[in-house]
Amino acid sequence: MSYPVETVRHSLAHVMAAAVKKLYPDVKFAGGPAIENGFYYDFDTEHRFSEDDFAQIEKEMKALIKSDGRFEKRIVSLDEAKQIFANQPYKMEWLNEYDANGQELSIYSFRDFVDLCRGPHVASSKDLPKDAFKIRSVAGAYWKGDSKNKMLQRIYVDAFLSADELNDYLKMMEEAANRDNRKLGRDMDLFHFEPDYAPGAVFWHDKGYKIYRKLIDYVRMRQEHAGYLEISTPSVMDRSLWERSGHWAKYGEHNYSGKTQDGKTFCVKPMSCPGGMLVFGQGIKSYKDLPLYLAEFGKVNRYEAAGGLSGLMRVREFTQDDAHIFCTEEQLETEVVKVLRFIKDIYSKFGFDKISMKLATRKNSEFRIGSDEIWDKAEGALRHALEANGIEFEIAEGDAAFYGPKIDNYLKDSIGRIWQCGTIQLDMNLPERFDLSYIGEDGEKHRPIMLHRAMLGSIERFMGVLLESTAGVLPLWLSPEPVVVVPVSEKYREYALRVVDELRNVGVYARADLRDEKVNYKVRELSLSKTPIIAVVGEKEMNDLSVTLRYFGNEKQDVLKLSEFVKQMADNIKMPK
RNA sequence: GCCAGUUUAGCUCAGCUGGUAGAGCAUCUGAUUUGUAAUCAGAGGGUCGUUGGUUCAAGUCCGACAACUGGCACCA
Repeated sequence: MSYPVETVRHSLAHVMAAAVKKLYPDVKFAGGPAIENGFYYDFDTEHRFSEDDFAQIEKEMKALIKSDGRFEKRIVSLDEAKQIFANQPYKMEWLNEYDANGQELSIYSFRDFVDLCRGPHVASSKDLPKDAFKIRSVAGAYWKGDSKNKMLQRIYVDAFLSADELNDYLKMMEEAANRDNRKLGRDMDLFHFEPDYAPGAVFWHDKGYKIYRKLIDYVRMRQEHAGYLEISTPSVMDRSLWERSGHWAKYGEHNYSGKTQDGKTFCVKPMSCPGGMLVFGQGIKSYKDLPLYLAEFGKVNRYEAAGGLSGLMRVREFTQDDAHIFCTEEQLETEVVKVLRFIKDIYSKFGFDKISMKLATRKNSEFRIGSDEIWDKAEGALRHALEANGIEFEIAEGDAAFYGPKIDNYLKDSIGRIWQCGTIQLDMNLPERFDLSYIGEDGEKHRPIMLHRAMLGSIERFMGVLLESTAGVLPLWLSPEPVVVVPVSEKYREYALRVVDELRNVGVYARADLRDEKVNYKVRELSLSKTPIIAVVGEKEMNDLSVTLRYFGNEKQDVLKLSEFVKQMADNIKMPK
């Protein structure tokens, strides 16, 4: 019979555990779930796993699969389970915390490996495909996901129902490497990093910076239409500001700060919010001013843990398309919905039609501020805004910020990792700390509700995701160099320059490739660097004032009158409304 | 920060069990004046991540540190 892929994956996890037990008898087992594209299992053993072990483990697994071992389920009592797993400290820890709650406790045995497990499993190992899995990697992982606990060794395995599916997947992953933002950054001459001088900080080259600016320009244009006011606040401010905001206590060690000659401590801003609060605090605000939208493209610096840095996706210096929305309690839900729709619309312009939303709810932490009652209300408001508008979302329990719940949206990179981009956060902390108020209809002072929001999130990360999703082939309006003009020989240089000039006159950034090389060579090179349009000009084009066009990814050639082409391009590079 | 791996020319990589470095592409120079994915020839270019150590001798062996890659933790 055939089983669902999750069942196969999870059964294979048991097979791997059995194989590892055979090879390293001292091993202690933690757990091994099925995941997207495969499964993993966490082990604790003196032996340090490395790639060199993979072949042997795989071989052992295949032998076990062939052996027709049965997966046998048994319902046991808690006491019985504790006897069985007496030598397995991780299973024991789990059992000691186990609250039966009316549920049955089941164990599965496969050969001499017994695991606490709800199942389900295949009946016999011969139901498992023996050539549709491959060990991917070994990595550290904390027991129970807590860095205070011991680090275990996690072996990741890619697993599918058939060898073809596995091979397709491996091939896809291999191709994904070509879309890696770091590789595209180099190949397309967009940016680079200087690990010796500024790990995790981007050096934008001309072309990369053009894209970066266009992203900002686009968001700026859109939010100005929507009534946002753009401000700019200082990059370096006294430490006392972040003490006041509460961020110093929680994130102090992740800040860049330093002492001045007169003994003061200044801090490079890790976030723009406190600055925004100070701007709101200027003058007296009326209820008629609300909702008030203060936006800032704020460059922020955070000393992120070295192990967390990753290309454009996770950097230490980045720009947020930040905004703070001040409103009344009654306006809150409407404002949340507006932002949700805004984000959805903006994302669609970049081709992201499916975005995953998560409602991040409170976690118990010493830093959390606000009573349960306030949290109930805040979480309820966000949830209602999502539900009432039919927006699909997941709950991310415990993912809230210390000052309030949030709705985050996530985009995937080329190998399927998800990254938080846009966010809407309800802040129950800052208005209080900065004693913000507005005068209500009743003539009394009231505390405004404050929402943080970022749409792209970080320009850096968003560009990383965008590059990977498009493989570097950006829509014309975002392309840093939409047209390169290639003269067939020296004789047509002047005409090539004229074409460039006419394009630039209408705001199309074009350049001529005047190098002493063959057309073949230039077409190859420009194609490799993902130039969207190559315009070749020679005798024919010069005589009838035309261009021969080659579009990226298409070998077909188009001939257009120069005037027509210029007009078309001027249209094509316009930002979407 | 933690676990594993990696670090050799601008890029991609080779250098076996130690005997002071190679290739292709790129770059530069010359020739060529080119019609849609690499024109030919020549030349230059590396204190082998940094730093200690072992050794007569270290790219190669050992240690520390840093960075990078994949995970974990973190992510205001």
